Amino acid sequence: MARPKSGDKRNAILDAATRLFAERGLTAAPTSDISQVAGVAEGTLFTYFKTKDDLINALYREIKLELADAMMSDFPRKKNVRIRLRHVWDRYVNWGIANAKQRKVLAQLTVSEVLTKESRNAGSAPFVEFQIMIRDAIQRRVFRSDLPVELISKSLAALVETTIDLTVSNPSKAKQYRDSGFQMFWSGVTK
Amino acid sequence: MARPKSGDKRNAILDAATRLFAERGLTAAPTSDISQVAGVAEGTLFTYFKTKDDLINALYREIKLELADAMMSDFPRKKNVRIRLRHVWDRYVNWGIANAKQRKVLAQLTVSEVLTKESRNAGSAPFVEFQIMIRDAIQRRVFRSDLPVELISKSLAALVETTIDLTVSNPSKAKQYRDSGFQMFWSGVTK
DNA sequence: AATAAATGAGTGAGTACTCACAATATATTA
DNA sequence: TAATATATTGTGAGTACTCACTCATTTATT
Repeated sequence: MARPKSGDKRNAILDAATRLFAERGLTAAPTSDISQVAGVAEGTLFTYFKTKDDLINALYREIKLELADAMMSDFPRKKNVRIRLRHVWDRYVNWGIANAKQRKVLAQLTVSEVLTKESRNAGSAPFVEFQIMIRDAIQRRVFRSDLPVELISKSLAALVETTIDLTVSNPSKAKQYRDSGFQMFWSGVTK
Repeated sequence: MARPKSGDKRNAILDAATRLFAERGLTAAPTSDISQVAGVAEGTLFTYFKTKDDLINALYREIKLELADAMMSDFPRKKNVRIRLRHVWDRYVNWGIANAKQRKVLAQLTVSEVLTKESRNAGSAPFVEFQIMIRDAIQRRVFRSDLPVELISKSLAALVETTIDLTVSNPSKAKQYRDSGFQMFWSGVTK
């Protein structure tokens, strides 16, 4: 390898894409603009990502990984289910508020037609520990026994997203939304 | 008016757009293909909708209206809150399962950058009666008093969507998802 | 010296929208 | 009622433009 690729350039491109996708949408953000914002030539973008679709798929995985990291760092494995769930809840909410652009892009990517099946799988891989926690909680009978696992984990995500949406559009009620949202989830899911 | 526009043609165009947007995404479905599928000339599309963005905005309103109609038809105004909420829940779930394409398009439209503020407002207008029901329920103290109105209505939508997603990907559990989902919502929201 | 990254003008495929002309539904007249 | 005028829709080839991607050349690293 005579001249190595630069991780910095790769990141700059992904950052620029995040910004422009969030501002204009996936298709209204041309590769020329992305590379310009990233401070590289347009051709360079294509040495780091074979196609624009590749870039999009890579960005999806990247953001999903960031989110999972944020949720699971300092995860209190020894504590009881409620505390662990609340940890995940708070981290997710914080991440969403602090990373509005990433979250917007993620919403667009999730419903887009360019994501490959592999990317979707890779995107959910970092959340296995979270899934395991849910299964564990069901076995320990802290959740109502008639609820399917998938419903619980997906509902948590849906309610967090709702909580973040409301917080973003009315930041002064941040604490109320966060607490009420979790309270609602918890009493919905436990006996 | 020497020659009237045809409601049929307009609908054919909206239907074709729904199909192609659902299959390929908003930008990957060219107006040439949409008009072809609709059985009209490309120029005709532009006499019914000034621009492609106009078409997209019109489609959004149309689908939102259909959903609201489905939810609120035969609404049991005299019955208690739980029954009314369950009515809305069931209708929404049914609509989502029976109108997969519309729902997919709606998901894309909701996060897209081409929707005008007016369209978003117009889109939520048909749901006022639902909002009123929620407010009413809070005043009658059937819901926990610490929950913000917006959180309740948005959470219902989020949980219905989750329920539909799961049902679509595992139809044999349809009844279980529907019941558990509502149960979860109801116990999350009441005291 | 050898190899690969970086550059950016150029290319070709595709697309939203136009426009001159044809078809047809309504209004007017005889 | 039939004939005619009028206005608007319907048509689709054409236009102007955008954009993802290429490639010959230059630059940097090993």
